[in-house]
Amino acid sequence: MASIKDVAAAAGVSVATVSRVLNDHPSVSAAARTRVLAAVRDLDYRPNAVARSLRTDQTRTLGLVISDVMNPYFTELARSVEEEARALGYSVIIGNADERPDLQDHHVRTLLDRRIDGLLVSPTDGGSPLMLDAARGGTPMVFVDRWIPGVDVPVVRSDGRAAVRDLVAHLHGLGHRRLAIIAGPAATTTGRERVDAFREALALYGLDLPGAYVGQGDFQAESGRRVTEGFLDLPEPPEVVFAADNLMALGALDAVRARGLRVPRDIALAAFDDIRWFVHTDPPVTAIAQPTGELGRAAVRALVDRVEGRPGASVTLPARLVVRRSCGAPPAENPAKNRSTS
Amino acid sequence: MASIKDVAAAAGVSVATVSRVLNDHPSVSAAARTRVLAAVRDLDYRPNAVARSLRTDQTRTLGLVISDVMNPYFTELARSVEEEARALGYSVIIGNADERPDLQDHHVRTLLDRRIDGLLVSPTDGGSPLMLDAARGGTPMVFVDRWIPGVDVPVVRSDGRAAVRDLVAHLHGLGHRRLAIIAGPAATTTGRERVDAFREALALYGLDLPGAYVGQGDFQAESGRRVTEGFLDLPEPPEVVFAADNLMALGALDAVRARGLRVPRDIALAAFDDIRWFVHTDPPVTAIAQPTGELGRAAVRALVDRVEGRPGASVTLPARLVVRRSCGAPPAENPAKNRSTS
DNA sequence: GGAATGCATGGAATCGATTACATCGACGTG
DNA sequence: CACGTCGATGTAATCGATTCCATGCATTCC
Repeated sequence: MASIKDVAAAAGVSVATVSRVLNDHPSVSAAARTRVLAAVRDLDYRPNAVARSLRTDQTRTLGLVISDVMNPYFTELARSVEEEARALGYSVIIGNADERPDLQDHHVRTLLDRRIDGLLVSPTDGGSPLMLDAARGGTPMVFVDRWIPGVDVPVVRSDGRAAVRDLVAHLHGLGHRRLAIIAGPAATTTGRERVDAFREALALYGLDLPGAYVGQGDFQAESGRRVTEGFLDLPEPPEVVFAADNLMALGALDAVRARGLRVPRDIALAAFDDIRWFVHTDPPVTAIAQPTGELGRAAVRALVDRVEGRPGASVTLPARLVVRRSCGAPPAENPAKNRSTS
Repeated sequence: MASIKDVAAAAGVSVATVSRVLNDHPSVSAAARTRVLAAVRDLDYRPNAVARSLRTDQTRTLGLVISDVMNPYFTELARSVEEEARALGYSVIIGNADERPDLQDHHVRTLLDRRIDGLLVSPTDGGSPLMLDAARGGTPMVFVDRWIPGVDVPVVRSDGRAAVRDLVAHLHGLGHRRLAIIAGPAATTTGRERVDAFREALALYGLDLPGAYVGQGDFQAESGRRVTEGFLDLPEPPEVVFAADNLMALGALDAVRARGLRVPRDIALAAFDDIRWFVHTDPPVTAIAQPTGELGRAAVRALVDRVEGRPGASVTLPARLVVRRSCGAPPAENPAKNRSTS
């Protein structure tokens, strides 16, 4: 592969001049510029990004460490992150932590070794020493979706409290009184917050959230299934199961179906995180939708701000309730809500 | 951030010795080794992968250019690719082409600039000059899922012909005679092959595939919807719609539902590519399942073989039919087939 | 006309690693 | 005892870019 030296030789100039042409530095004669450009074309020359990065100490690359790529919510997040980054002239390297702290650490370490310019993380746990060090050590960093309390890093996330209140109002209005939740891992902020929001919303209606109605999940489908089976085995099973993410809702659906029961006739179901498939499930699932694309784009903007020396602020966007049929009573008000928005 | 020089100074040795310790070269005294290791620990030193790559001319990174990350099939493929690559000591940079040749080219170019060691591609089109050049120019490369005919690059894919025959047998057995297909882009191998396989299978039963029953899609949900609407508008609509990928099946489901029709009562539906959500749709969708994880792993192995100087062979794995309820007649034989395999 | 200014250009240092080659001392052998 | 061998180590070149500094030349201004 041709290097800058070959181009210089072919154009009859020094490597310095070639470099200047490539970075369009003003001080190059038109003659030299055209000769260099011709040589570049002839040799099919492309600058070696590795060498450039070594010298300039910037890779124009962002790292994204995500909790679980197979979760459609995170897939969409990753997609929007890559799009916005590309628009700003950055590439993205994605690391899939699969909800495992050790894998998360592995990816953070590799990304740091590669000297990425900035790091976008949705932490799987309370934060490894490695990540804490990185944050303190000056690596530009932004948390997205989840965050680690007490670390001075901007957070881009959505606030589901209002939407959870709407959901509980909806459920209460349908006559449901025994409401249960499949929680996410307590080590994650979203895991804790969604339970808290749910409990607070219930309190507004004078409803209690007994310990037996809080099942510990891990944001994966299998745990949703397991917890739901536990709920169904209770002497007094809940009337509604609220899953703290879409995969656990899927597991819950499996569990209900495996018992030969029907949603919402025998038990109602709602989920945090709306995904396009929920329109097509049997029945369509009522869910709380985050503005995923917006989150991804805002996170990249905040991170790039940091990378390029600007402040880079936290962002909180509201989530909203999308009513479908999984809690009973079809949404008579506005059928358009049921359509996929693609 | 500490460099190898700092470590050398702290340990009282030369950078060469530090490098030897790090790459465990035999010729280092035990005393020097321990001093270096101590310095590494003290300084929290991590070798700069950029500098190392420049010198050694290898990045231990693979590029994966995928047609569409939002398609669960490709998401799963990407995940298995990353896993296998990690096991072999490589990182993966994913580029999402979104079925757009220009984006595909953009990613290939960036990856090449970054001097990735090898490239895994599921081409969106017949092949840009850029990719052809890269293939000829010695960049280790492997095609996965789709490929470009006439290019000397190993292909890792699955053969759906037998499964398509099984599907047509199943449909014929259920009494369906008017079968239509939503095809993928003619520029892709999978787009063409699936239509061919379908036509051939129909021929075995003396059935024809009229032009009106072949709708041109682009592997995206919206095209599935559009094509299906066209089918439903026909004076004699088909009894079955076979979508050449899962997203177009989703669009077809939308279109059918929008008319107030029911699957499979009014029209049957089948899809290429099985995804976990098909278990939960209304009704569960009969699909052809590829061994996605195996494909991803085999592709990485083939690519790494090439990168490391070994031959690297093509692999073809069989797909299989998974019968559910979207074509009529519940699968009485074996209810286990209906369960999600997680 | 001479000094000053500015532009175009090239030489060489530099980024942080790896590695060929040189050096040096210890040891074994004839 | 002299010489060859081998292991441990350091010096310096190298990868492919960017960029500081010096130089040469033309233009401008007094």
